[in-house]
Amino acid sequence: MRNHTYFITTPIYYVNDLPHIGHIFTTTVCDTLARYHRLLGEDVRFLTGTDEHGQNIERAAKREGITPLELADRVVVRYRELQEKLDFSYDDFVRTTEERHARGVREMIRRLDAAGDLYTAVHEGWYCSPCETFYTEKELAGAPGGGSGAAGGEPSHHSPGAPGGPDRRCPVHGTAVEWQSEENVFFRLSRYRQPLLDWYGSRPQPVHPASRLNEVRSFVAGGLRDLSVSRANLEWGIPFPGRPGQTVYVWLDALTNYVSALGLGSDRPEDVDLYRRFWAEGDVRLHMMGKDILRFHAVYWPAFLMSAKLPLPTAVWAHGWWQRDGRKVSKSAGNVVRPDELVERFGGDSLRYFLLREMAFGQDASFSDEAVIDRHNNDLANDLGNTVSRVVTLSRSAFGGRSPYQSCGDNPLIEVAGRAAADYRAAMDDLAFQRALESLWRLLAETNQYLVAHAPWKLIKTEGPSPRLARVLWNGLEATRIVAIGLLPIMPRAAVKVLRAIGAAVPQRLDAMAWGGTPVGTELPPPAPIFPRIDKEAYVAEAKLSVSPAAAGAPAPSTPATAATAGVEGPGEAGRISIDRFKQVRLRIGTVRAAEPVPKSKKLLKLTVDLGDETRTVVAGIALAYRPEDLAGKQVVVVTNLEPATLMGVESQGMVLAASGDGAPVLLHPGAAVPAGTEVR
RNA sequence: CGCGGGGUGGAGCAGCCUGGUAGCUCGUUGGGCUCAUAACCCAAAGGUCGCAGGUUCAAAUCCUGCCCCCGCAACCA
Repeated sequence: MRNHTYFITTPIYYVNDLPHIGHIFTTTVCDTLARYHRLLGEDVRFLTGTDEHGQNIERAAKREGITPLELADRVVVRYRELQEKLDFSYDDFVRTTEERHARGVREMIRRLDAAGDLYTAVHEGWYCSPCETFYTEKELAGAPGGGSGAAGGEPSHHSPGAPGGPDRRCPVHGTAVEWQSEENVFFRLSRYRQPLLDWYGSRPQPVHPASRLNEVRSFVAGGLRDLSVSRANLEWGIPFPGRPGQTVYVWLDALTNYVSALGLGSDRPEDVDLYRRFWAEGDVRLHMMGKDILRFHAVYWPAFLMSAKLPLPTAVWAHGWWQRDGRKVSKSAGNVVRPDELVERFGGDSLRYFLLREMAFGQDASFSDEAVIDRHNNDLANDLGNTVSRVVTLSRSAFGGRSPYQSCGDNPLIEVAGRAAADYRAAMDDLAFQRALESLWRLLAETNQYLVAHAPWKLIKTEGPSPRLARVLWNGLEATRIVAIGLLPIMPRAAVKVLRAIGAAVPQRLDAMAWGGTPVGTELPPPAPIFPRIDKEAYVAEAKLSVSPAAAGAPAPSTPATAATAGVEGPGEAGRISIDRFKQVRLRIGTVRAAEPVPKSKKLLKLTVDLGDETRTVVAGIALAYRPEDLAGKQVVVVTNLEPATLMGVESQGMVLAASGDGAPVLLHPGAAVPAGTEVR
């Protein structure tokens, strides 16, 4: 009889981005589940990896003068480091640049093709060369002239041709876009509308949490457009089999990792077995991800699998994001974020605990170093660490450095512990980590109450190492042992330390949570603090001195959606420019005649500036720092020979100068009133 | 009509799907204990569950409308 199998994956992370709190969170969740299911005796396989293809990588590598693979190698090292720092226990790490992955992708494509779901068509759309991206009418709608074109969503062969009308401009660059067409391979996603809807309605529910299921369902119900799965102008990727000149485009490439890493398309017996065990005949196939990429996992991926006639995942889980309070920034002590620093100083266990304890799984939550430290001090140092410390110290002093010589099978803690263990398991099975930890902590609290009620420190004095004292202390040790076992999936390192401290074995199975496992009469090492308290004030004060930039961010995008930081043409030697070059910039003093917010924008103000001989409309990103009514009549410095650009639909014919560091921008004004139009030199 | 999350005692949150004494952590106040990592235990104060309607014997929970906050996306030319 074979074991129940459990296959769990993180998304593959895009190597355009260094690991941050979002990646750490997703992986921590998966790691905890993997460890938990191993403790249940299941046959677990935990997969993570990196997505390394695409133009962004190609370009970023070029900028740094290295090959794309070298760039990827560099970032992969950073992900690999986390394995050690946070005790990630994945069984496999797949990279899309590996041959085994390309082989899986080719097999996938062969299957899609065999199903008749691939066809070649002309992919048309508005193309921005700097972006190397196609835009739809809808996306260009904000720009002047952007209007009511026919196309929307995925640019496609359905479009009749270049719509007429005025110039369209790129929403990113503000430059004119060109109507271009390119031949691409398309996947007949539209065919799978009904099968997908049927799947969403199946039991057990495949998409979690339920609120997300509804979201996905309505997206699909609204109709699906065929999906472009190749690019002609993409070099860094997997060549599309049978379609010379085409390269496999992102999602078909990336999503396939879940099966390519299991050996899809390979003949080697061990690969065949692996694939069969965990996918073809697997019991659980669970994809974990941030809610930003749910659509790809709950729509495209199952559609690909249906077409390929392969089994679908049994569950797709989208978790929430870690937010930061945007207003307080590093000024107030409120939100210094340095998870790497925390891990460095206090170990990965505290962070793992925090991530799972603080977030109601599925919802968003907010992250700050201070919150982590509070959890560490209150929950880990005070409740857990201190309880271990007090029972161990009492035992040692009462029984000559050993655990009590007698166990106890009849006391009120047994029922409490039994309930805690049951609640814990129910919560873990629901992926409700917060509740699981709460139930363990309830047991801890009851243990402390029990100790106070029986005051073993008094018994030591009044009756010495009596049987009663032995039972009381043994109960304290036993309760902490049960808590520690529950913590094995969450804080693997600390849980083992606790078990060692109380002289208990590290179990292989969760069944060990049953009452009665603490050995009697074993030697207990002198207790050392497992979680030393952190001086929060000192930490925060120090953190303010050295705020590391970009230490943590918001969600964990694992898609190439966001472009790499744009490379700027480097200036000459040592960053200097000639006076002639500087003189090319024409600066003049202008008087603000009128100012108004740009509709729908957050940061932009539209200024009407009088330059003496002419009046210009200038858009400035200062709305967060200045009120329109305060600007009228003010004199500002304007760059007058800048190329016009369109921002949020308003054409800006220049730029006002402002000092802008990390904080709010500060406008530059002449020291005394001068005629409008005066040159600045 | 861009996408999404949220408004519950001072702070941060759970509960809402599957209506029925409003719960947790921190903080505050008072007391206890002294084994333990200035820890632990007990008690108290503190809530119109954003607003207004509706359904119901009963609404934080279901329905409708409204107000406010936040995140993402698009913009700091």
